[in-house]
Amino acid sequence: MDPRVARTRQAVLDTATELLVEGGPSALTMDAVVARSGVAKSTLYRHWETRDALVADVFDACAPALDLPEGDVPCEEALRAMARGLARSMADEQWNRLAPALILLSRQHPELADIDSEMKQRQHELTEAILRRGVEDGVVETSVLDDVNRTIALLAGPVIFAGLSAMTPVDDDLADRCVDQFLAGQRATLST
Amino acid sequence: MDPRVARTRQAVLDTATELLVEGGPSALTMDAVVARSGVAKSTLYRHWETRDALVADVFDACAPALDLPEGDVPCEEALRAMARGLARSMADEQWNRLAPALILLSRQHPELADIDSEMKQRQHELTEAILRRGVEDGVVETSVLDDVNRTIALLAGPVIFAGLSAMTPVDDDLADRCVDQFLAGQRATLST
DNA sequence: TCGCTACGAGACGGTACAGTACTGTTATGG
DNA sequence: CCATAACAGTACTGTACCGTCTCGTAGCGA
Repeated sequence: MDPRVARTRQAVLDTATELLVEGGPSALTMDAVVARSGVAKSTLYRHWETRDALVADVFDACAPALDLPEGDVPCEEALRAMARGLARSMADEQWNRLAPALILLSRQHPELADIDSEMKQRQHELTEAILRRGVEDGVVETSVLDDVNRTIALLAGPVIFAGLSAMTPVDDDLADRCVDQFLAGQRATLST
Repeated sequence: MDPRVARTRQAVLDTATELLVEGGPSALTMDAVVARSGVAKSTLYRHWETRDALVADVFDACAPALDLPEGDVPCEEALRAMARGLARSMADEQWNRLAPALILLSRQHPELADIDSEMKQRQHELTEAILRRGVEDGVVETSVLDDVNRTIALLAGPVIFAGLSAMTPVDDDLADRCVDQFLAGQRATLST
């Protein structure tokens, strides 16, 4: 691959991300990217056909990975790792600014809606896999698998909310409390 | 008050809200309001000095009330009422669309940041009052009052997250499960 | 009824932005 | 070394929008 292309693409993506983080979607204009990055407008349109395509690429490049060290770790440990991973994502300054924009723009923009739903899909699969082990071990009740998305809300909602609202810091402590609280709720209904 | 003024203000606010809900902040333009509402542009600028002032007024008019039937109801009942109220707010189609926009625009726009922080302040006071009763009754541990905002996240986070992500319906059932789970977590730490 | 004020209509300037077109330059890979 | 492709620079068109302005009309309250 031509190193000039790689350089240009990276410079544009970096600048575009900066603009998006600093001033929101309306601040990410082609002219602003040209002015700040030093890349010429003609070059910009050589790599991205429209502004929307660039915006989508920025989100795509910044979206957190949502991976988990896959081993046969027990359910509780896996949940804790997942919650901490989410907390780290939400604590990241870039993604913290980009997430609300993605939520908002997903309603109008199909390309961004795709990115959004892929992340949700990935989160769904991950959580389902962990919960399945939890059901086998009798740590969580079977019904958590009936509506995994609702379980995700009950489990990880506080972390995401904290990140979006900025009312309280998003750290490992909060993540741990989320998991503790979720499991306590599970134990309460399992014992009845 | 001149009924013409009331009529005009209401017509504009209704139209502006529609535009904001349908197409996001960028769709709420003065020209669009003029075209759809039938109100003349000169009249529009008689009531709102700038577009930003109108946007702020729309959010102000649509922001949910966050009130609670104040009586000496027990903590659990009050928490349940609050959670259900939040769920109803997030289930409202208008506010459901406006909330992400408010989160995003609050970062840049001081006027919207004010609206946002006032809502958070109100939520803080309400929750603190309820929790204080819970501490007295021994239903929740004392430390929940140390960082009320974190407690809000742990308590109401799932409801807000569900509303913002649209992954799962926001209903009374979810609200109840939030409260149950929160109290179960409290009981678990209280018993140790 | 009458004066005041809100209103409708729309032209207008200024600006910001998306996207195109063209020219000359520079770096890359063969 | 050289052909090629990527690049910088920039002028340009068209459009959308904000905000101002003027003028004539219509509804309100006293």
